Amino acid sequence: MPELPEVEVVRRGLDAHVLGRTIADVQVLHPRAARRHLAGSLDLTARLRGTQITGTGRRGKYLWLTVSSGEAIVVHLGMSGQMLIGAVPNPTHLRIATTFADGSSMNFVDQRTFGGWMLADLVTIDGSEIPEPVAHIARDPLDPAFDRDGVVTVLRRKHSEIKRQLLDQTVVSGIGNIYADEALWRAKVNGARLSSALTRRQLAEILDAATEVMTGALGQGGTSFDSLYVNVNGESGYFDRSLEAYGRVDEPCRRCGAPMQRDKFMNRSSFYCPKCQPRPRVRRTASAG
DNA sequence: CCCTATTCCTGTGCGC
DNA sequence: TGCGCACAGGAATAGG
Repeated sequence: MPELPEVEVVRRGLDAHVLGRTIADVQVLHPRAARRHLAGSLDLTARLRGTQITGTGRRGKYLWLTVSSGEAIVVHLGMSGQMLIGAVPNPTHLRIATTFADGSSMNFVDQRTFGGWMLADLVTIDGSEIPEPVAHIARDPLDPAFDRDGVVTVLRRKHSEIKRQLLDQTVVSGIGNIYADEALWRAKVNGARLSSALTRRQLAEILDAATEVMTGALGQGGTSFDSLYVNVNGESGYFDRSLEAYGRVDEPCRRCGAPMQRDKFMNRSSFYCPKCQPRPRVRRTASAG
């Protein structure tokens, strides 16, 4: 659920609150929170104790804290992860607890346990230093080196539905179900259309719309569709008031007034205007031709 | 290689 | 009142 804007809000909060602090103790309270750290929870915590937080970074929905050992704590929030500074009001879903030498704390809370931490080396890819487990993730639209036209070229070759491609983090990162629907609504394209059947101009419009809507959401402190995604102080953003498509089934399209529709797609919901974003006319079948 | 379906997880809300 | 189930969905992985 947290997508690029929400993750960036969290990264900024961490940058403001934990830089320079030294980890006195860290405990993994649920094994799933460290499952991507293949050497195990005890290896993760042992290597972190005594290190100092030296910086923060983000690509797409991954964020990381660089530490004085030269490695990075890579954090993915998954569906419901929170990075909270200070005391945790309800420790039911507290998964990783960190105490700094000055007595302050940083806690990873995650109800659905899709998120987690790992400790990894940094590598240089295409001129950018990023953690090795994030190396396969494409640049996101807020990256200064994001190559929009290059992504358009990739999308022109994809014989797959455009929404599926927008959600593929190796094509363009940071976009999840909410902002994919918002970008497609703004560009007036149905997500079930084939990426390869769209023009370069249409694909560029979709990417530009995604960039605009995520920039707007970041300015509002992120979207909070429910109370699960919050900043480092446990507060929600306000962008949900600006959503034009996501969650608006049966409500009037804000452009043409037609009732918005919901389709099941990829095990999730897609919200769109049937008039502004008509479905592709012909349903393709595997045996056609 | 390219593409798609499955899997992991838990709290909430709704119908019966 | 309580039970069962659909739903929320990011991303790795298995499979076609």
